[in-house]
Amino acid sequence: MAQDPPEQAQNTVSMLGQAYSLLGFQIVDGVVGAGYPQKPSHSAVFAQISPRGSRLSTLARGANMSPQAMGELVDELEELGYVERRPDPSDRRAKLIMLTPRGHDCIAAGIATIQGIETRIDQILGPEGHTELRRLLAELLATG
Amino acid sequence: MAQDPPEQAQNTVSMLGQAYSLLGFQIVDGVVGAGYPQKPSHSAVFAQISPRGSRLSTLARGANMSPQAMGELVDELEELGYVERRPDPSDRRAKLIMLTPRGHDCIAAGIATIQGIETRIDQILGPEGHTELRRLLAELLATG
DNA sequence: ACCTGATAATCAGGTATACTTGATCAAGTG
DNA sequence: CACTTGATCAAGTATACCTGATTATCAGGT
Repeated sequence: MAQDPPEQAQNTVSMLGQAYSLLGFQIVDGVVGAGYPQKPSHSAVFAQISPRGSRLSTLARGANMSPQAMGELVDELEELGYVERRPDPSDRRAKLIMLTPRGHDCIAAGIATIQGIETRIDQILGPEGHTELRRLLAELLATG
Repeated sequence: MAQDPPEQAQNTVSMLGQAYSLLGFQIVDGVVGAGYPQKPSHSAVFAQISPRGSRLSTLARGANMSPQAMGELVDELEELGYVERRPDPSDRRAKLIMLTPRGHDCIAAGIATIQGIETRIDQILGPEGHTELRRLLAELLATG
């Protein structure tokens, strides 16, 4: 039901999906290409980890998944050298997931990649077009 | 790397992704809710099946997947009563995958659902806003 | 007409991703 | 002291694919 021939060459939802998969891939590709291997699911950690460390259970709730699943993501990121588990001084049951220097570099690479893509969108649509696109998407997200 | 706090509340790619998942879900939900159970992957068949029947291998190439994988999708759709396999009169090795009446109804439900969503976008953004959104997305897809 | 090699479909089993639930155990809380 | 919480071990589920092997049929050359 994604893109049927009839009535409209492309429906809006399908265009949104294509645009997202086109650009979304470029983010992961860019970061991996910069020397920071990772999986898309890892963004659930990067997106919300606190600079001062986050508990596994907090990350899990924030990503709306089970602590076990989040634990697996953290295992992988630890293996990749992006985070480390440190004991939480305020609760001996808990551990704080903290970014390593390399983890910070990885996030920096992510931000740089995203900025590159934003710049590219600016070039394609013009700054006004890009602003307008963002305005329309924000309106859609706020209301929908 | 989806939505980091810094620099910009939301990057454009992440907004595209959110908008797509918000609306994309509504398509499948709408069709399933109308009494036509299906999986998202089934759209690979619906999107390209010919009214006069399509060969499995043709569908597989069109969806850029192995014939075996496409065969499984067709198995499921056959089980659901949306398609049937008929011998291809022009080649006794081949079979033509054809929509049943119920399959046509399912596609009609999909089109109706999509139109409903398009109408909703019209209401949220205004017809001009919606047109502008589509124009910007088309430009992005053509160039990116 | 006959053999050869390609093509169509399918059977069987495997892989990757992204989760889930259940159970266990240490440590905190009323 | 009962109950809850934080993390983790272990195993399972769902989705969406894949490769390999087999069989029937077709199309081309001899």
